[in-house]
Amino acid sequence: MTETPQSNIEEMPRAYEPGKVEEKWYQFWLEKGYFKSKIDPKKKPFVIIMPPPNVTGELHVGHALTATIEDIMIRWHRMRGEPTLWLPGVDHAGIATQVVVERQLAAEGTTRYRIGREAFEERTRRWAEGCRQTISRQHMRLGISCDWSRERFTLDEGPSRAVRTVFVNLYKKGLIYRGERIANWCPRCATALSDLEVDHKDLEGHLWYVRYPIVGEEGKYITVATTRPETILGDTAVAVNPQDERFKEFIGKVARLPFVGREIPIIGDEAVSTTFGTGAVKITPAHDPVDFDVAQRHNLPLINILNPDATMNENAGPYKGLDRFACRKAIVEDLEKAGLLVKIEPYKHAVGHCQRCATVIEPVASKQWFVKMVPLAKPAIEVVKNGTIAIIPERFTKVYLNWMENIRDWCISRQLWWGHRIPVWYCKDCGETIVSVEPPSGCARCGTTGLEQDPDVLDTWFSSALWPHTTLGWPDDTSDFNYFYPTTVMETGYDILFFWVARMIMMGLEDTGKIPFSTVYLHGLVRDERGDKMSKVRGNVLNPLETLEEYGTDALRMALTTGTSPGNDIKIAPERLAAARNFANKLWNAARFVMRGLEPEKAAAQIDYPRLPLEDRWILSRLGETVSSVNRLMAGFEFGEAQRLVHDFIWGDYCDWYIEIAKTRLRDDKAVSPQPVLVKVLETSLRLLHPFMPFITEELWQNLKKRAPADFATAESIMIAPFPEAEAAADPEAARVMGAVIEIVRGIRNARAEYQVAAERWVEAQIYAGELEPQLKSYLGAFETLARARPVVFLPKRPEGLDTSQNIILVLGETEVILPMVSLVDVTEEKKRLEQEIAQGRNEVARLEKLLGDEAFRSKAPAVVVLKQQQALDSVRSRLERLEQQLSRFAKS
RNA sequence: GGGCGGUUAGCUCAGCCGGUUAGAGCACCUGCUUUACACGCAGGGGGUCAGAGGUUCAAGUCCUCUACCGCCCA
Repeated sequence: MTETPQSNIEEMPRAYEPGKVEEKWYQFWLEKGYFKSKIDPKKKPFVIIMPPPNVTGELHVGHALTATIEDIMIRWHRMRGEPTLWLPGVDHAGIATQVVVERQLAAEGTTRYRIGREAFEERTRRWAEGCRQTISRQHMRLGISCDWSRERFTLDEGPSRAVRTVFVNLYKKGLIYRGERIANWCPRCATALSDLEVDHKDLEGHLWYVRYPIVGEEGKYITVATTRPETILGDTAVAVNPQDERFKEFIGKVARLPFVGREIPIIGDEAVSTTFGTGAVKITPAHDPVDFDVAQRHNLPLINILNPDATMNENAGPYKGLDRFACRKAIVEDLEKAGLLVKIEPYKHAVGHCQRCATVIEPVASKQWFVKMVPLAKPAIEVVKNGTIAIIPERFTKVYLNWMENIRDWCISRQLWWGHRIPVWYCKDCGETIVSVEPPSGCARCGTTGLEQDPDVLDTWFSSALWPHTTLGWPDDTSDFNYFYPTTVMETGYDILFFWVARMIMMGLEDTGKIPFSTVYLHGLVRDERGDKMSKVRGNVLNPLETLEEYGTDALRMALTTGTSPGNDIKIAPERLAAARNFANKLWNAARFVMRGLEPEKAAAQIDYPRLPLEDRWILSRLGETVSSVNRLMAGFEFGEAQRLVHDFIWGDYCDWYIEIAKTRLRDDKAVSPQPVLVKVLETSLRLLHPFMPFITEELWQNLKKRAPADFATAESIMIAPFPEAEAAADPEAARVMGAVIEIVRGIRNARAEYQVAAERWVEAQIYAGELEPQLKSYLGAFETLARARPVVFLPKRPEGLDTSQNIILVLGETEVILPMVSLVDVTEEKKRLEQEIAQGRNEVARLEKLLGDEAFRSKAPAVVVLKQQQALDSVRSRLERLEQQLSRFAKS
C-alpha cells in the first residue's frame, strides 16, 4: 500500500513552492493507479485519444496546451464518477523523423544509403525510443492523467497490422490504386508528398517569353511564356485555345524545341487560357498537373527530365547533370544568345515548398499509390452535416465541409525508409502484384518464391487516420474497442483539421462503420507575445519544461487556458504566467491562513444552517452559483471561462470578503465559529479548481484533510473525490445584506482615500440602514476592521438638516452613511462630487424614463425586463432625490 | 479567385440566447511592512466596442456594406 505523501502544515512556506510538491503527487497518483481506465458496462465512458506527438525531438508549448485541455476534461469527468479513458501515444512521424536522423548522419559524414536500410531503421528506432521517453517524462511533468498502461506507438505491432489490414481492404474495394500521376516531389527528402504537405508561397519570379520555330516555315515562330524555362526540355506540345483567333492557323503545325531539337505538335485545347502570357502555352506533361491532363486528352508522351535529386537527367540533352536552377539560368542565357528570348516580365506566382524542409517541390509524373477519396468523403460529410459529429467552434464545420466537398485523391506512398512498409509484393518472375496483410510465401499466380516487397512506406497520416480505432485494438474484437469506441472528444489544433481530423472521420467510418468521436474540439495556436507563430528558426519557442520550472506546472496550465476560447490563438507572455503563479500563491496563502488557526473540533462541527451568519450564507450561496456555472461552462467546453469564474470566486469573494470578515469572528469567542464554513468553501473550491491546477489543489487538500477530518475526507485523493455539484439554492437575502455591507465598506474606504485620511486614523460613521438595520448591526466589527471606522452608530431615521459642512454623506443603494469629518473635507470638492453624481443620476433617470415611457417598449419587451427597468428607475430616483436634498442643504450652510 | 476569423481600456484578451451604468489580467497613478499573501492590500484614472447604414421597444451582441490585420483553400 502506498503511503500518502506527507506535508508538514506547521511548515507551510509563505509562498507556494511548486517544485517541492509536484513530483511527489504525480508518483502517488501513478502508484495508486488512478489513471487506469476500468470498464464499467453500466456506465457510458468518457474517452479521449490523445493526438500522438511526433516521436522526434521534444514537446513544445502547443503540446502542453493540448495536454492541459485534455487533462481538464478527463479530470472533470473522472471526478464526476464517469469511467474515463485517456489514451496516450506517439507518432513515428515518417519524414520529420527521417530528416532528423539523416541530419545526424550527415554530421557524421555518412548517409542512409551508405549504412543501408536495415541499419538506418535500427538507428532511427533507437533515436525514436529516446524521444519517446523524453516525451512521456515531459507529459508527466505537466501532471496529465492519461492511462500510461495503454500507451501506443504507431509502429507497434497492433497498429501496424491494422494499417496493413486497412490497406488490403481498401485495395480490394478498389479504393486504393497505383498509378502514374503528377505527384509533389521533394528533391531533398527524395519522396512524393500529398497535396496537404505542400505549402504554397507567393514568390516574385519571372515570366520568360520564348520563341519556338515553326517547322518548315523559316522565320516563323510561336511564342510561349513560362515561369520555369528549364521545363522546355520536357515539352511535348504547344497548346492554344481553339477559339483564339490569333493562333487558329497554328493548330496542326509543328514546332521545334530549342536545344533538344524535338519536334512537337501545336494543338488546340479548351483548357488553355487566352489571357495568360501570349495565349500559347508549352505543354510539359511530366512536370505540370494541368499539362498532364492535357496530355491525357491528346495522347501526348511524358518526358521526365529530372533525376530524384532535381538534377537534369539524360532527357535534358546538353544540360544533363545540371541542378534545376543552374539549368534554368543556363537555358535562359542560351535562349538569349540564340535570339529566342522575346522578353522577361516580373511575375508573382505561388510556388510549392516542402512543409518539412522548405525545399521547392517539383511536380513530377511518377508511379505512386493513391486513395480514392470521394467515396470515403461522402459519409464523412453526412455525419458532420447531420450533427452526429459536432465541431467546436462551430465555424470550422464550414471549413471542413468545403475541403471535403472538393477533396482530391490522396497520394499515400512515400519513398522513405521510416514508416509502415506498403504491404504489396511483386513477383520477379511473372510480374504479379500481391497485396496481403502478412508476407506471402510465394507468388499466387506462378508459384515462385522470388517476391520483392514494394520499397515504399505509407504516409504517416495514413496510420494516424486509423488512430482512434487501432489504439483500442481494432481489427481484433477487443473489450476495449467494444466499450470505448466510438470515443467522445477529439481535441486538437485547428491546423490539422484536414491532415488528421477529416481523415480520421473518413477512415473510422470506413473501417468500423461508426464515427470515431462525437465531438471535435479545436484549440488555437500558441503564439509569442508579438503574435508570431513559435518556431525554432525564429528562436521564440517557449520550452514548457523551463517554463513550468520557473512558474510551476499549475501556473503554466492556467496561463494556457484561462481567458481563452476554442479556435482562437493564444498569445503567451511572461506577464500571463506571472499572473497565474500569483493566483496559485494567493490560494496557497488563503489555505495557509485557514489551516493555521484551525481547531479540528470546531472545524468539524456540523454547519448549523438556520443559525448561520449572513456572510456564511452569502459565501455558500456564491459558491453554489459558481459551482453551477462552472459545471454548465465545462459541459459547453468553455474551459477558459469556467476557470475565470473559479479564479474570481476564490480571489474576489472568498479571500477579499469572506476571509476578511471571518477574521473578526475568529477573534471573538462569543461569535459562531466561521471555521466550518471556511473549511467547507476552501475544500469545495479546491475540488472545483482541481481539473485546472491539479498539483496545488492536491497538496492543499491533503493538508486540509489531515487537519479537518470531515465528510469530504473519505476519498484518498482529490482527483478521485467528487466534483462539486451545486447544493444551496441562491440566497437573495444574504446577497442583499452582504451587498449593503460591501457597499458601505467600499464607500467609507473610498471617502477615506478621496479625502486622504491617514491610514491609521479612525473615522466616525453613522449609518442609516432602514429595514436592513437589524442585519447590519452584526457587522459593526467588520466596519471597524475593514473600513477602520469607529465608532459606528446606527441612525433610526434618515438624517435631515445635517450640517453638511461638518459631514460627508454617502448615499448608497439602500443605505446612507454619514462621516463627520469636517476638518478633513474640502467643501468645494465635496460640492463638485455631489454635482457630478447628480448629473449622472439625472442622465440615468432621463434614459429610463424615456425607455419606460415608450409604449412600444412596455408592450413588446418581456414583463420581467420592464419590471426590472421600473425598479431601476425607482431606485435611481430615490437616490437622486436624496443627493439633491443633500446638495441643497450643503448650499445653505 | 473562393472562404473564414479578428478589430472592445496603453497592452493581452473575455463578453453565453440581443436586456442594469461594457468586464478581467497586466501596465499606469495614489496610499499602505493591517500578525494568510508585496507573487500582497486599499483606492483611482483610462473605452464613440474599427467605420457607415439597417433590423429591433432595445445592438459590443443580429443583417448589409467599407477599411485594415491574420489565416485557410485553389
